[in-house]
Amino acid sequence: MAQDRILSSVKDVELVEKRRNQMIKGAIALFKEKGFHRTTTREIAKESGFSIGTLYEYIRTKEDVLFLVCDAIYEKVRDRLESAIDLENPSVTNLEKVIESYFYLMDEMQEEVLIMYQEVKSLKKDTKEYVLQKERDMVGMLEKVIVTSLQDKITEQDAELLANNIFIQGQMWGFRRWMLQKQFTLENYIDRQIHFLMKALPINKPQPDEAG
Amino acid sequence: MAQDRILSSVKDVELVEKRRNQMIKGAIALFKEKGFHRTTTREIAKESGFSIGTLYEYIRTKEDVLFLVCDAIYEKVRDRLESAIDLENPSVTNLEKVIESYFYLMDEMQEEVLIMYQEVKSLKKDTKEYVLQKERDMVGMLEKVIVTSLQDKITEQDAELLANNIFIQGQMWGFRRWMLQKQFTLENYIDRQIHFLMKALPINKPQPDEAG
Amino acid sequence: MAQDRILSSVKDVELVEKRRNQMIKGAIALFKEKGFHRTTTREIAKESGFSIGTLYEYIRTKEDVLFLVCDAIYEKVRDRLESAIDLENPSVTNLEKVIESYFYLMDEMQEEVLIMYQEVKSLKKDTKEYVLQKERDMVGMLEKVIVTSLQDKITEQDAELLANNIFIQGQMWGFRRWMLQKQFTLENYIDRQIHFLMKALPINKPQPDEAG
Amino acid sequence: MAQDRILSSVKDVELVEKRRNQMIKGAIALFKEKGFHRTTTREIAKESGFSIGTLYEYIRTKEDVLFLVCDAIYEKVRDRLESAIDLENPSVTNLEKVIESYFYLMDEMQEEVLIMYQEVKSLKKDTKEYVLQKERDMVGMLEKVIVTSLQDKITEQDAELLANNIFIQGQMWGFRRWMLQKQFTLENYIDRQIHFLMKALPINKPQPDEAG
DNA sequence: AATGAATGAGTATTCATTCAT
DNA sequence: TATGAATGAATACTCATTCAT
Repeated sequence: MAQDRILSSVKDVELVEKRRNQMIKGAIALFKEKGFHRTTTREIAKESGFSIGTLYEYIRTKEDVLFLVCDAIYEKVRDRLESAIDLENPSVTNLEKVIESYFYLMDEMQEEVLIMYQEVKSLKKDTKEYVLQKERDMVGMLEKVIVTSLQDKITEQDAELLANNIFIQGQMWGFRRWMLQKQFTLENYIDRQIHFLMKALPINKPQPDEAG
Repeated sequence: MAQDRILSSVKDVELVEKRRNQMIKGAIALFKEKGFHRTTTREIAKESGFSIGTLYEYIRTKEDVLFLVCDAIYEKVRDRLESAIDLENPSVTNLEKVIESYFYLMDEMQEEVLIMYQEVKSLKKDTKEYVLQKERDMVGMLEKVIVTSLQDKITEQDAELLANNIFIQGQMWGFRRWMLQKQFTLENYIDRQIHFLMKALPINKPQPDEAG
Repeated sequence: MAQDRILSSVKDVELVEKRRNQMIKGAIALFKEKGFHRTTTREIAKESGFSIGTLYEYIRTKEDVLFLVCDAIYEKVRDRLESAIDLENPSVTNLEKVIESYFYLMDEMQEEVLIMYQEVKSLKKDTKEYVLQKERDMVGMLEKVIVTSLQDKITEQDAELLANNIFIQGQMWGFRRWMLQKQFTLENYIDRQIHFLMKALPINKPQPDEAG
Repeated sequence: MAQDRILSSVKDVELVEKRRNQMIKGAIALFKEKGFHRTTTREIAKESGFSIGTLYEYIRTKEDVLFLVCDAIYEKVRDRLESAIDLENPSVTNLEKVIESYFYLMDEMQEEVLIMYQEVKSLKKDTKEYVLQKERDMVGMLEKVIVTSLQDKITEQDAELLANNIFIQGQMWGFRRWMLQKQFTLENYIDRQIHFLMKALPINKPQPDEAG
């Protein structure tokens, strides 16, 4: 469990989880607004509904809060990916569904993704490594879907590259919204990205939607 | 001129430019290491080779330094793109060259790009808008190359999407280096990204490098 | 309550009052010596017996300290005036007693009065207006004593003028001490000022002390 | 000459005087607006029409500027008093004229007087002593007019007290303007102050204006 | 477990003054 | 004489963290 990396002086594990969830919720709201550095621990405590003293019963440093937030965001992404992936029946159709599902999630989580992009570097080395590993895991999930869907007609390396492309194209919808969301609706954006991806893939089926 | 947005109490324009270049250089070195927030103005002054008082003769706030840094980075990117683009003879080959050239630059400027990704949000609204406009301009340059190279066989919207994809794929090489640079050499990365891009484009020429 | 104008992050009101009294005492000692501008917040904190961080738990800006000091001074003056005024039995004798009492206080508070004279202008408009109103109130008290003592044989305007004269003659004892206190003892000063004032007033009783 | 107390590296005495007059004019304008402490030497230089370097050719410290300003103010007051006093024919009428003349000047110089009241304490000990001596001199002038006008029917001490009273009543018109200038016109104020003063003096002539 | 008062290291910014040109 | 770039000590205010209750 990720949260075990953060020490708490409170013993009651259920309480710890409850309080930390309050904290994550409060912190995300604040980080969205002002970023990690400009948010104070007092504000986090207040937004979470308890005192600054209580906050420090459940974490040890401000950075711990950031870690909890990042971790929570990744959990959410992983859950979504997991529920979209059909391991039993891999197919290009399922791949498309997974991508679509991921893009929809990225739309919902635009702000959170922005936080991660901008603040992960504030984590200390080993915590950061933990978080990056999570990202690797998730790219790995996508990669696996690609490989299995295409029945191994693609190298691992290419699959990894495409998985990374998909991954950041999803995030890009959020962090480049000032550029994209004036020209595209979400559906439109998803449609075109999948369109181009499919053209890039070694698939034999006809592509009737050439024109867009 | 971008630098005119920042007020200086020193009147000698050449001196201002010289000192600010020292500042930009010093600041980038520090921001790479510790990020904008964790770098102090005193450190910037010292690294730039002058006193804290002198620093403030050339800028007004710490944020001004960040703006100068961002602006300098964009200028460099713009210059590179401009010199790679052959406006007279647009062709798919030139498009490939532009992309390759851009990717090489992104490799050289990995750290700077990282700074921009993480710190632009620290700029005040006004200045941020200015910086984002620069990014729009550059995506616009790429977009134009795409459209002219393909002799208008692509919609503007699609061209914009692809330009954005290329743009962030270049940046991704830097900000996801922990993931990509273990599996890819730079040449390798460029080759495969261009490969997939070309497959996605509406080009009639044969694609003999299908296998990679 | 005047102190409510100053925000504190500490909630315990008794503690706030206690700490602020420490602060006022410390600040007056320092302001006497070096004036408001030359006194640093750190010095105030130290003189008050707590850390700079604690100081800022009880105020928000350095100017708040000045306001607290001014307010405390006025409160003291008001209390003295109030206890000297005999509202039930107004008389010229009571008027003399009030003036004498006020002059004695001004002697005790020479330094504080000096502070006020020199620093009130450093207050922000809003706060300054509040402080000036207090001064108006006090002059109003004196004015009322004059009017009632003289059984309305004086215009309101004249009463106001005389009240102002008395007011600053009291303060003058302190802020012109370098000129007055070589020639006058306090008793002497009070005696002569009251003497001249009485001659100016429309009183029918004989004035046997013409010569001084 | 007072200005000789301030060292200048410029030898040309006329130039020194010219520049210092520029300085005094500029400084007064600024001190009126923001007080001595909040005015920077750079602002003084600019307002005076020369560079910061030049400013320091004519003075040695910022405090020197304050001294020059104070001195200039006193000179003006002295000139006015001198021209109003009729040493040959002292009379109560001349005394009244002198007072009136002084009050009018105080009205003109409200801001300057305020500066002096609030900033003299910022002067270093010996400069301050010099300035205070000037004030003593001027009170002495008033005192002398009183004594001679009344043909010695008043003690020196009483005369000094009354001179001081007159002196600060003049200043009061300016520094308590927020209180007085709503209720009094200048003429009205002068009239009533002189009225009360005359009642206090040992004069045998009838006082027909008893009612005001 | 919860609270919140206390702490003090840390930081951006200002400004009087100097001095080479 | 005039200039203005350079300096760095000084200072108001913040905020993560602790710890007694």
